[in-house]
Amino acid sequence: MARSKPTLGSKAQKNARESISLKTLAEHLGLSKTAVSLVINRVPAAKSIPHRTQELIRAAARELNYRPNHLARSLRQQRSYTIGVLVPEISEGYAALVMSGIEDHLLQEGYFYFVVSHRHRNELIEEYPLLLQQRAVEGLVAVDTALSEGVQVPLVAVSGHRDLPGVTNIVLNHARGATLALEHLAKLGHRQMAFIKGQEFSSDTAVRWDSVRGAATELGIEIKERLVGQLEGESSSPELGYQVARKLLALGDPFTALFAFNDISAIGAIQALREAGRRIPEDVSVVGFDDIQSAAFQNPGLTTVKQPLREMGVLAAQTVLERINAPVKQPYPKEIIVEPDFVVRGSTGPVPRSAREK
Amino acid sequence: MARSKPTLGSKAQKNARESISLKTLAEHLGLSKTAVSLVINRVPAAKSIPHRTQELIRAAARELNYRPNHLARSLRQQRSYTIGVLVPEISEGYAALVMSGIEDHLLQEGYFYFVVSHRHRNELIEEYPLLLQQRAVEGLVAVDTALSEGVQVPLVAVSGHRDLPGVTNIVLNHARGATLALEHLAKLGHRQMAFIKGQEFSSDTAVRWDSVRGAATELGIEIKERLVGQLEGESSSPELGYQVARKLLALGDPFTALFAFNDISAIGAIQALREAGRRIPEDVSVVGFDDIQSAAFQNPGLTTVKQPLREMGVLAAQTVLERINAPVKQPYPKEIIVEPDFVVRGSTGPVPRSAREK
DNA sequence: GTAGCATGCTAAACCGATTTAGCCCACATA
DNA sequence: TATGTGGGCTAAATCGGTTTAGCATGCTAC
Repeated sequence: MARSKPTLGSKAQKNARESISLKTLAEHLGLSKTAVSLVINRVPAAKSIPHRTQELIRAAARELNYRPNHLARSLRQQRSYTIGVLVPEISEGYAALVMSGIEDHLLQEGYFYFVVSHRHRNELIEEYPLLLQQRAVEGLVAVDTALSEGVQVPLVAVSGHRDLPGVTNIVLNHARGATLALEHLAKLGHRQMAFIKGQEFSSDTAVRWDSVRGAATELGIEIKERLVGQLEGESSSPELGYQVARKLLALGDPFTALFAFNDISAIGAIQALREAGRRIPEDVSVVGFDDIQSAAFQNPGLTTVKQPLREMGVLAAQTVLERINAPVKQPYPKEIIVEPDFVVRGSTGPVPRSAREK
Repeated sequence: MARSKPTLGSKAQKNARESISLKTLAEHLGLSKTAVSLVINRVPAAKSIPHRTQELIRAAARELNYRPNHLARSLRQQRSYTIGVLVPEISEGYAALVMSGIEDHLLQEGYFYFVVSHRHRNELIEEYPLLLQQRAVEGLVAVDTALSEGVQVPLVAVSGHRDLPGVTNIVLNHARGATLALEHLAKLGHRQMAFIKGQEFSSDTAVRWDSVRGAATELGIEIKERLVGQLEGESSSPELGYQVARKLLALGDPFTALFAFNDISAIGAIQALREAGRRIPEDVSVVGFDDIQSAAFQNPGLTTVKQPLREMGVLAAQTVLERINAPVKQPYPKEIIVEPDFVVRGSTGPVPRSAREK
């Protein structure tokens, strides 16, 4: 009565690792593709299929190692469970941290994602979103990348600042970040501060600089034009910060603190300062921005405005999925603001005695 | 006679950004899907279609912004132009550098890729390759990840050491790396050396340690068991190296040099050494491994064995594509060896006078 | 005058799933 | 006895492309 478990032919067993199609599986079972598909996907319509049959189907699927072809399924369902992620560069601390947050949430929710890095080349920034949409991504996440045009799918921009239709921007509260940094330096007695602005192309540059000026005014700190440098060049190496710091030093105007656009440039600037004989933090206090991994590895540790980069990645992933899965075209958030933290490490200290009397 | 360029209805124009199907395009042109497809893909069979028609087709495709659905194409052609990349973690220096090399080459060749990170969790290491194959990847690249089973598609393992069917391993010449490091230290006069081995799960741990022992023997350097520590724990933070260095210091056995498993742990170890009052490099010389970005950002810069990580990524991508596109089942390389470099920075120096007489 | 061939296409199958519509049978009900 | 009604399925359409096979037509060669 109880038929023994059907043993598969040696061929089937040997090829168990190979992919088998729904059709083959259905034929093997003597059932229709429909029936098998219904059961495998546990759709409500399968309720009219008796338990016994369902079990047979599932057992055979397991045994033959059936795995539905995702392409075919996506094509039919018009759902790919795939997201596109656009970053300037992978190997850099900032994007890597955001990505790890994105990945965490997406994979957990059963989505996969394509990554493309454009290295700030405009034609790629234009082309990749199109290529990704051709590949049927259901949404896009752009990290530190100013997309020029609206796209057909939900788009979440981490550190995006443009108000475009269809875009949700995830932005740091830069005003708060600037205030935290300047307050910290002011409390330590610093008045003569130098600054490094970001590259023109970085989407945070303008906002952050406005925030710094706002905070400076608020705190009664004067910003001298001659003590303001700007990063130049595509790369994301400390070399850029090094160059800017050298220029600032060459001008000869005194300063006891330096607030850099990001950690990478702060690290480069420290190198330049040291070469010029300035000790950190005894002669010059340095504050970075981002809190990338190597900020903590520095010696002394880098005091910095911490962006919750991983969390911003998670938030971006959550938001894009919410928008994708919203029942109808609902209103979506245009902007989500996250709060910075301030991490005090060894690169900042009290203003040196020599500069104190001023 | 020369009909003016057909103006598209305002609706078509307005929706130009929306995706349009081959069928729609063909109907718009009054031609068959076949004809349009042949021309768009510039297949040889299109030679029987006159130039005039071809131009009409291409013009319409451009105008209506036709972009073939990649899913449909992949399904029919049984080619997805997609690779799966398996890494332990994205935000870590090692994997990020390799990935940037992989990406560079893949995108250049018109392939996209999925990234998944498994964080050393075994069930994910098992499951992800299957999920990726369900998504029809044509090949896999595994970075610092020991895959247990053969897969159905070409697999290239960066820093893989197991000899599995279907796998190409890309490995560093570890013997050379170890020799470079130990020779450097020996020339500086160091004899009492401490070592930090990698975690058990890291695929490089065993090979590298064997190489270190081999090189030590060759150079007549004695390795004391009590001066050998091992990283423990999943994370990739310097904290792990810090802990190991503390243990080594606690044992009290003197050493003037430390060779760490990687840069991250070297950075942590330096922190511990400094806290114990040892200056780098005056009291202890430290050598890392990998040459991740932050190695150069350290102060002093970290002397290290440089793995050509980016190049290894490019090589992995090249190899996997070559294997995919090989005309028939050809023999494929089982192993590709790359050479390390040695980068001398400030973390190493001559053995201290006090230890020299020994 | 017609076989043969090139030209310029098209119809239909196919990739591998999901999904809609509906068939057949047994049983209950009027 | 005719009429639902639910159970247990299946056939066929569909997603959007590519690819195979082949159909007219007109011209050339014999």
